[in-house]
Amino acid sequence: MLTRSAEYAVRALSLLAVRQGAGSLRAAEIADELGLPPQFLTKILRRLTATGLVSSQRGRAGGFRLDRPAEEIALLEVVEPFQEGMEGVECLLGQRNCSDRAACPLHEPMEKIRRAFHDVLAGTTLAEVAPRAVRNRGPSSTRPMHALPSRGDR
Amino acid sequence: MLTRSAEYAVRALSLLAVRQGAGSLRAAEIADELGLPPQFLTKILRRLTATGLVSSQRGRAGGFRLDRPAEEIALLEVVEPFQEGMEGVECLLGQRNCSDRAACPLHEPMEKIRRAFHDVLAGTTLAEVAPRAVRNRGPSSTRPMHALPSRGDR
DNA sequence: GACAAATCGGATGTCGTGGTCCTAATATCC
DNA sequence: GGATATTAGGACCACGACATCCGATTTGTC
Repeated sequence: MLTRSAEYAVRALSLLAVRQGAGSLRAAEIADELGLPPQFLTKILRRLTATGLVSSQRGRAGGFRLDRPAEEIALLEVVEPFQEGMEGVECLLGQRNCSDRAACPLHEPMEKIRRAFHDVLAGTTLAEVAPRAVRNRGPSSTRPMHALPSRGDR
Repeated sequence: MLTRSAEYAVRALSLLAVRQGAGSLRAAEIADELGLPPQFLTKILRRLTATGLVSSQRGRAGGFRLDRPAEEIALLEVVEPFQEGMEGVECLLGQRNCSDRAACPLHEPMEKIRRAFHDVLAGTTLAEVAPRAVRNRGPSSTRPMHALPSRGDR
């Protein structure tokens, strides 16, 4: 339902939100903590700096931090840059003139679903999600076994 | 939301449903009528014969026809072979232990959306959709410009 | 100034979906 | 039986998502 990049973005920014007090976080740090591919995550973070959600600092003590408080960041903003084409879903039946006077039987329920999806993302802030998105590395700080590579996850 | 193959499948079987009285339809005929790429549509129809939704006949007077009345075919069946991985959407936040005692704030609304999507497809039959899915070639029979090849070279 | 650590950013590789092309198998019509 | 029309099915190409690699650039520390 979401692209993987979008999911990574939500999780990374959640970590930024939780650790906000500690200044900025390095990409490698975030990737390690969440078990994500570091190089790929770096690219995602760069795209998020381009959209203005986070700002970055280069060099020795560099890293990423949220540009706004997490309470003011909707998940939709986080997800949007990686979810191109989600909004432009045409009618299931391929109509051009579907939404006008004669909507297909699927049109209304599908539209409702799309709108529900949109509203959930628009109505949930990063602050609401962040605590849960971060504290799932197991009860203690010992590394659990759910981050093993085994990349073949269909 | 649906793969393109799934959408083509729905439209093609809708045409089969509407024209059911006329025996079987050739793939090229369906593709021409709906403005779909004929070779690709043929592949889709073959997959649908493999799942048992339609049966095919080879040779001179060959073609495809529905194996069951359209009233008994749920859209979910049509869409399923092309929608692999739709059901297995994990938690947005990457949890493994999310659905147990501690669901993330996104979990419930996302689950609801997924279920709504599923229920719409499972609760709508081909017969309900078919008439609309077919009669959308525009007011006249003039070919719109959405089928230009331009794929061209080499 | 030299070094190290970090982001920036392009090149490349892999995989699944969408799509085309060509040959084989099969059925009908003459 | 042969020409023809159709499905069957593999090989191939294009493109975007996912991911890695490597060099360039910036910045702090010695």
